[in-house]
Amino acid sequence: MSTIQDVARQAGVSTSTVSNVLNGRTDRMGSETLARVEKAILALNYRPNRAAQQLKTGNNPMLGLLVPSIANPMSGYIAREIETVAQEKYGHRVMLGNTYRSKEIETGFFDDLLSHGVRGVIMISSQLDEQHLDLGVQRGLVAVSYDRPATPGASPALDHVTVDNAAAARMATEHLISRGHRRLAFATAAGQTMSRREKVKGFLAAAQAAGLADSANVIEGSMQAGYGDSEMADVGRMLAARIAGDPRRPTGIVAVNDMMAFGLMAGLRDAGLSVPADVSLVGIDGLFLSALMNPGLTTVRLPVPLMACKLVERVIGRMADPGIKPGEFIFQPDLVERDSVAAPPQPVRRLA
Amino acid sequence: MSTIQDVARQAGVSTSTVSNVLNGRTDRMGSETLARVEKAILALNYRPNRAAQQLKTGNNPMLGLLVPSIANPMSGYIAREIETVAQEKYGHRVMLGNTYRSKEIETGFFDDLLSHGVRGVIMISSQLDEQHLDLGVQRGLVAVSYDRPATPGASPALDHVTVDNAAAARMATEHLISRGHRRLAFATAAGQTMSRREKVKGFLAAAQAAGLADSANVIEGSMQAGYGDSEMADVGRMLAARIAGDPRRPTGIVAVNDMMAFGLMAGLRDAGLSVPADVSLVGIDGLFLSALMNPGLTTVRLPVPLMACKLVERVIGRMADPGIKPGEFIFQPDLVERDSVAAPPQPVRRLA
DNA sequence: TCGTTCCAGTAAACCGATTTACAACAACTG
DNA sequence: CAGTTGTTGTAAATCGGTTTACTGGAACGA
Repeated sequence: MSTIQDVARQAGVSTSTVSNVLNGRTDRMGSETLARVEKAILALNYRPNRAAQQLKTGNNPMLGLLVPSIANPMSGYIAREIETVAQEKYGHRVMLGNTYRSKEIETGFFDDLLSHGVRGVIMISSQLDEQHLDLGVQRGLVAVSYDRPATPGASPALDHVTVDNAAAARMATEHLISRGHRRLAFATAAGQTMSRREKVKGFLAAAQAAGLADSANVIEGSMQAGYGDSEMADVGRMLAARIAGDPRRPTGIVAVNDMMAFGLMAGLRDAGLSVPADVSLVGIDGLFLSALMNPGLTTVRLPVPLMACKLVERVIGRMADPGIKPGEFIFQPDLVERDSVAAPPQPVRRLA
Repeated sequence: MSTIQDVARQAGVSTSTVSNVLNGRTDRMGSETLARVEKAILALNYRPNRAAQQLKTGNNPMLGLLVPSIANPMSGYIAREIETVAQEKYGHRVMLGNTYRSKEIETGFFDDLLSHGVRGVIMISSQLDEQHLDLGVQRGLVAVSYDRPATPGASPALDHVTVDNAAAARMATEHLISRGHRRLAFATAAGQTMSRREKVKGFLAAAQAAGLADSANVIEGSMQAGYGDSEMADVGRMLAARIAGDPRRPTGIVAVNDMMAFGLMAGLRDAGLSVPADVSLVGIDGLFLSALMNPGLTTVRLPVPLMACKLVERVIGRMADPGIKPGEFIFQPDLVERDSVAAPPQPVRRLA
């Protein structure tokens, strides 16, 4: 690999001049000198050594990206969008880490980011507890968090980019209600995250608004120890068994996310129940996979590409200008209707 | 962030001594000095600056990871395993890039790896054509490729880690044959990759061995321009429509991978055909999602965790010892039976 | 006693960039 | 003509580590 010295020698100038060319200070030299330097750069196929640059300037065109598990289809989707805009729009590379929701792993990742001179990090669905993040922020990291609204009153040390989770759950619930469902459930997994909490609120609010508060339940499955990708789906499957056994079971279920819905569908099927004939189901996420399920899953779609853009824009923007204060950015989802919702099996009233 | 100088000052020694401690050359000092340095390191929470280290030593505990699209569930699965072993077992971080199967993007990624001082790269399902990789290798990259066997006779400049694709297809095909299927098809997408080519061979070989060469067809769908995650599934869906319209359609189909199988299932369903009653289906990959499909997909499972270990072991091993020659590592898959395979609708002969 | 080894540790060069302070020279200005 | 200004460029310090070559002194041997 050729160095700035090689270029300088080849062009017959000093390294300072080459550096000036590299950094756009072309006004400080004659046009003929500039041309010579540019020619030399091309001839040697020169690329600045990032380590040297970073050592001197203190930063690195790279972003950290922390996900619970990149094997999760939703993480993969977001990660793809993030990597693509970071690279294409801002010329930043991304360093990826699976956290398995472990605080230790997150902290270790922060350490490594810092020691690599990376100052921006995007965190997907992190813990409810943000304290260890503050540590990173104090040491100079610029952090942006996805899928958790800011804790009211707490440290506004990070940006929060999130979908309007309450609205998402509300839309799903209202959709079921509009199709005639009266016995509703919201299926979720134990382990409160901010986003789950918001979704529960939205579900309950929609049920209440329709006068269905008494027949709307939140059903919570417990996570196994250990982290599997099908974890969420497994919980759904287990929950489905429980639901199927209940004589007064709900006719319409909102799943906390699409993976949960997939598990629910499989479990309901195992129990001999049909979706949507016996129970209707709505997911939240809008994974491309939901279109491939049998039946196709009706789901509330999150504007992932938009959110990814915002995430990247915020980290990079705030790295460039520390004056910018962290903020909260909430996006609106929309409903994608497919075939997992129908009228309930015993309509409350049948007129015609 | 504290520097080695700070540590040296705090411990009352020179930076050389601190560096010696850092690099395990503890025999060059008194045990009491060692203790002082270690105490200082802890006290200051010191972490070496990777940029400085790398500038001097020329390498970086980081790996490049190139995938066609991280949103693809198979890529995500492999990527998760790779990141985890790279980090836990070897202390290496990973820099992720989506290639969208573009040669330009791959080349750009190589440039950036080099300028970041990263010398090892793992490539998932790259192009048939390896020429541009050689360029990277010539410039000092240690590359390991997944899912493409070495081109016979071509430059053995990279390692190849792959499943025995022919065997995988053969197992799937034999499974269908053992269930009584006589009219077989292999569903794939246009755009030859090495792995697809091998799978076709395996399919054909199994059919031939069973005397079914005449009724075994390879059905190929064309990819759209542009890269979508559901691309492969879309092709499957389209192919399913074509298959459903054929009066002499196959009763047993082997899909080139699970995503294709998912698309096929959806498409067959759209056409009013039932899996497995009307047509049986076997996938290849063993995605956790295949268990969630309706019906559960019978599929040939790839030993992803094992292969990920090998990929990482090879890159890091070869970076440490350039004497090691690139090799080829082939893993064996196994069949996971679920519910997408049954006896064909009109059995050729029925005795009982 | 002098010379040789060994031990414990250090000074300083170096990796490849960036950036500040300054120099050489031409062109104006009054 | 001396002084100022502007243009074009450079020398050298610096970022934070690693590593080579070396040193001061104790211990040892003859």
